[in-house]
Amino acid sequence: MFEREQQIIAEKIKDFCQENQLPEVDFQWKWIPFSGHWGISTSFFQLAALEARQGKKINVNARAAELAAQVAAYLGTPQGFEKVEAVNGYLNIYFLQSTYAEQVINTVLQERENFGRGVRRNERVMVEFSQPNTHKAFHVGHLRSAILGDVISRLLDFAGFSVVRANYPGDIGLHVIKWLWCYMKFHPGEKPTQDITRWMGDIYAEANRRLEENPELESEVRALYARWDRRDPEVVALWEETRQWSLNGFEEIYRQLDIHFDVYYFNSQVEHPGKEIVNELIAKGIAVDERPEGPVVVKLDELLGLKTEKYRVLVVLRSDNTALYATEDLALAKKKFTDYPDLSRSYYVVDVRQSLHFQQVFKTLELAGYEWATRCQHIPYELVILPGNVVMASREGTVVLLEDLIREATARALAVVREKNPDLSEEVKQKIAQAVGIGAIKYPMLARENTKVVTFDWQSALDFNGQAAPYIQYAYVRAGSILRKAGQPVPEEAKVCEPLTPQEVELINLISRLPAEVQRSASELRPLWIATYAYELAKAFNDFYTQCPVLQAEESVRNFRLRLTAATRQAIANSLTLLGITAPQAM
RNA sequence: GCCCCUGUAGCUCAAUGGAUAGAGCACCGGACUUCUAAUCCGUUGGUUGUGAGUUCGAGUCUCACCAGGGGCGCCA
Repeated sequence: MFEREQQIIAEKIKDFCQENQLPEVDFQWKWIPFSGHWGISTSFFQLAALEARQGKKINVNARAAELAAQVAAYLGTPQGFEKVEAVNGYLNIYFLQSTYAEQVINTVLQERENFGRGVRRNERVMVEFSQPNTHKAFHVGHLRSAILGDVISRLLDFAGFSVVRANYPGDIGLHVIKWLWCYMKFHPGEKPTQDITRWMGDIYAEANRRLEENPELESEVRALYARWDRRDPEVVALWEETRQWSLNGFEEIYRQLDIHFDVYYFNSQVEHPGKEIVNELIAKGIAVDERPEGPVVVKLDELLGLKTEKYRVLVVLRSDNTALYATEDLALAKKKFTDYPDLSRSYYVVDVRQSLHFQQVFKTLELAGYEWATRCQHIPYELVILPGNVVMASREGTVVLLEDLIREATARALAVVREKNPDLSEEVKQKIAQAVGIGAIKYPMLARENTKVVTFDWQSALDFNGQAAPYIQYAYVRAGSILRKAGQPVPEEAKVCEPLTPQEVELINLISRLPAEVQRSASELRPLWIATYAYELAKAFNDFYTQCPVLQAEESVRNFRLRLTAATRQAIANSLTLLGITAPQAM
């Protein structure tokens, strides 16, 4: 929020440097990193080091301290600031609280749910995430892509981009044929009634079990695959019907998670276009056709003249002419840019194990002359695994079903709500439990580096204490509670009661940082920073809550604190929205 | 063999190349007649895997090594 003020100071420092024939450096600005201090800060070590490198015999630390002191004297007390101080080579410039506290609160209360939103850019980006396989279970391992992709989309949107959210379900392949085989043979005519996704997953697990017990049945599966390849109407009809069951189940899950998509691309949809691209690659001399003895391959390192292995070889079509993931990804990338030619970026939120795969696909498309290929970007994330380094696999049954986790988390939240708020209606209690339970599931996936493994265990997944979503939601509820009990609307204006308490200063400081945190988090595609920020904001409010009475305070203080409380509540709400976590009205 | 990721408190994780490496959990001890205790306060806990280098300054950058995980021509 203070870019302009910062720039004015930076200009003055630049003047100082010119007047004193000092070399030019790019000053880095930070918040004063001490709790309860509110202002911006920079240091003079770089400048001093530059002087030293130019031949002056100086001690860098001492010179930095000297420069900081000189600049502090040069600046005096600039308008809008309370004081300027030089400490150990750092320059700390404190905001004038009376001016800026009210400005921050005003801005938040005026902009409301748009506080923190970046200026609209004329740029469209696509985020592909949550690529679930139909005819399989939806387990906790699938959750990370869905949650991460959703929040990255929210961040990019809030930062000012137009975002197209794309889903890419795996609706065909061996797993689907196995499922259809098992269904036709052992469950003909059955229809799922409830728990669709679990039922679908059970049949898939059953198929694998039966095939493992009786490997001779594999020939039946192969025969069915051949029928699918011929587009046998009976098989196609059954595939379409059963696929829809899965998709209906996924919709229910997405609804619970508050995740939505703008466009669906299906695996089956890009199978044939993929083969066409392969033909094109062969014609262009990029792909080598080794059929029928071998597959169609793109020898990337050879084409690029690389001496060391980097992109290796990408197989783009099997020797029996059937499509691979790579085949389809080539076509999918193209389809995205055909449908949305103005995409400035096409993101893929897919697990880290496919890093090489995506590098290969994007490089192949680049070599094929598609200029947009360089705008494709893989956003890798690490897996959610089980204790003991066990990867969740629906085939082996080593999974925690998402619906079980949601049910358990929601039930625990409900038990607490019933105890604390017995008077609320059952419907409201259920809603709160849902918000708290889902939030508790989402937060740990967001509050860590994308590239770090999440080890799922029930105990920590259901721990609602400490740095967790319920903590942030609770701060929101407390703020709302104060405002409700005030028995008056939030005052239109209130004079800042100086001096502010350290808790008030810290709170206002944090609120003012939301816009910058949004930009930082979005540009680095790191939900972690917003997740951490939301927690710090809630913590600052809880500190304020215990230290600074609002309703009991004398009128002028009360009015100011009511406005501060309202602004905090809004900032927390906006942060939670970015995290895809619902802010309940009571807890 | 080549490449990628990770290594920070007992555990799970933070930390724009910058000031005193911070949170949560767990443990121990406190605070509800008060705006909701899903909260707050306090105590304990560190050779940032090891060794060098770059830098005024390294948990952060570079190199080597160690440990764990992952990827590498017809799996998805």
